[in-house]
Amino acid sequence: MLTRLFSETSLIPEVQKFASWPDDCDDDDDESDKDESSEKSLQEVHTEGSLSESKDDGDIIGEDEEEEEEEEGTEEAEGERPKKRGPKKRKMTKARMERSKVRRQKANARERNRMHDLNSALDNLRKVVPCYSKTQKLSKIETLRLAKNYIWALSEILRSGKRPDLVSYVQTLCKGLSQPTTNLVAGCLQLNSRNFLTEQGQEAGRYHGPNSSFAVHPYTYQCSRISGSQCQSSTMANAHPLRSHGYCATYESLYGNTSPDYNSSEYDAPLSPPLCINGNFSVKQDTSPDQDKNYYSMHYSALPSSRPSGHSLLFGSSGMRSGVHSENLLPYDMHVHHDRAPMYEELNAFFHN
DNA sequence: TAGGCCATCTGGTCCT
DNA sequence: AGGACCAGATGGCCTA
Repeated sequence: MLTRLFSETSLIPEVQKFASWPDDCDDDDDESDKDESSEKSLQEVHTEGSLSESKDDGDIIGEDEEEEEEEEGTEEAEGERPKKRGPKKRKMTKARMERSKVRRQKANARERNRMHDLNSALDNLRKVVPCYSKTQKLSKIETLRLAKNYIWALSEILRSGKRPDLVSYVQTLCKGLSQPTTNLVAGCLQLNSRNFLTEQGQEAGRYHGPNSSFAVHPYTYQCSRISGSQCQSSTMANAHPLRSHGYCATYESLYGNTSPDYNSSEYDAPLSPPLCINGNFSVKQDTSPDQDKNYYSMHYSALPSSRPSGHSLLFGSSGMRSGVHSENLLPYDMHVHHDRAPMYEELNAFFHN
């Protein structure tokens, strides 16, 4: 199917080209069955007496002789039915059915185009949300959920001016997502999903000691290689009493949200969209002197959920490690978009000033 | 095979 | 009147 093939290709120009395709461009390959189905539906509508009062019937003005003859022919067949009030029904003549069919086909083409535009927009959204992958596309609903979480997370970062810890960040992103998507996001962030999923579900209420992998201090981001097990932090400087309540409590301690239900109206409340920088976020770090220019950017990589998390969470003063092209470090087909690189620098420059 | 996801068709409603 | 938008229905494809 063309649409499916199209969605596999993630190039924006192609998307835009597709979005502006004329109505009949993609009709050729499947027009036959569509016509068949639509014609069938139309005939069903127009032959069943109870449904014959359709909009299509009422807006045809012109009549030709052929139709007049056909009307007379069909009048007898409907004579047994009880008369109804209102304007006299227009009989479905051959010409009217033809016009109705054409109108319906035009409407179908418009609807297809509309849905293609919608899907194009969704594809664009997939690209700016974390964990963009050409091969492992997020579903529509998951894309929207992830985008919502992403906006939320970035909003909170901007609002608080603090860096969240990695685990909380991932937790935020994964709120309400399905298990496969959660695994994917965790994989993208090189974080073992068990680190927070178990906290969320099975281990709520358990206190997590200083060596718990659950607590990832922001400073551990300085390491160039990170994984769920490797990045266990011995620092609990950011430990919060609410941590003892597990996953949700951690999120609350960071974001001050007391409602674990992120489908609630509170979570769905409108937020001012923050800066969107394509799966990367940079936050000013206002701690030690030698970190005065340290902002971190996260370069996500799309890993199949089954693939063990490995490496390549990169942090640097400019968002890019000097001398290292992030594209080379990104496994599979996950790449930082070139056209957004200036945006990172721009954003970092903004924080530097 | 059931369930999820998707594209498409379709009729209704609202708006211009 | 025609187009945009919407939601329900339907069937295909894919995966666990």
